[in-house]
Amino acid sequence: MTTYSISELAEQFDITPRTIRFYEDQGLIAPRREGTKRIYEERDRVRLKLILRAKRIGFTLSEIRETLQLYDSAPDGEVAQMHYVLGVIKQHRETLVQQQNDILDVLQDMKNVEERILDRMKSSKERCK
Amino acid sequence: MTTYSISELAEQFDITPRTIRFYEDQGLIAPRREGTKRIYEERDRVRLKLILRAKRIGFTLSEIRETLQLYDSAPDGEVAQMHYVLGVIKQHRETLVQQQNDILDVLQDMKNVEERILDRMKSSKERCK
DNA sequence: CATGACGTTTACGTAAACGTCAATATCTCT
DNA sequence: AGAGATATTGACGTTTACGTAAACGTCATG
Repeated sequence: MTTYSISELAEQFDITPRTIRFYEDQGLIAPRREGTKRIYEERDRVRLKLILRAKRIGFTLSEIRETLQLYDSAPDGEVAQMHYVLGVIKQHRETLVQQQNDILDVLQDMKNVEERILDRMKSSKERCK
Repeated sequence: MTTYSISELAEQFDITPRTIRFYEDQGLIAPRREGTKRIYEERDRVRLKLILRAKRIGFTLSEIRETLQLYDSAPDGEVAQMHYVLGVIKQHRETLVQQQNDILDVLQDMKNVEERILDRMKSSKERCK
């Protein structure tokens, strides 16, 4: 049963302790305390990983908080609540699919620029023969 | 040869004129002027589309500006410059691929939550028979 | 000609996501 | 016990991406 200090965890994910404390302030993560010090367990590590992943794809911290709360409360909600959660998930999925398409478009743009550059470099080589 | 006013363009992309002017301030786009008024042509529209696409996948405005400058200067640069551009493109591609993976992971997480919810709803139905 | 509708610039305001101290506590090693 | 490393909270600073308001120009329309 491994645990981590705040700076260990920070180093693992290449962020600062300040950032982790800030996430706690925002209600994203709630580590155990030993006296005044924060002790992080494996599930906290997983949670932080989720947070950072969501951040990388552009979720705001409050969106992340809401999502985590949804996921946390999912198994014990009422039926109406479950329907709501399913709706939110569907929304999220749509924006993610949109992002995937955006990424594909940008990748294609980059490919085109690359080709133009490679062509130019080739013709520049020709001239130097 | 169609042109657009700033508010037409804004409406098309569901943003405010203020946003477009701000992008101009930041050197992302430079429409023609007719007197004091901004006139946008098709290529400006395409450029704005690129900008918004990049924004959706989390690029900052200054990153977008630099990228656009790279792409603009690509065809007429020197060989060393072209190599540099290729390097930057490669970097960008890596982060995009990373984002794609993040998205896939999140989609998988959502799928799991969904399944758990659906199971719960089914068993809740059973009990009501 | 005045009254909107639309455009302009300038300037200040703001929310989000931390960075950067400062002051204080705790542990640990010698 | 003193020094150093690491922890804490609290307060203020900073950057990004616009929003918002003021003060003004321009053009068509009743």
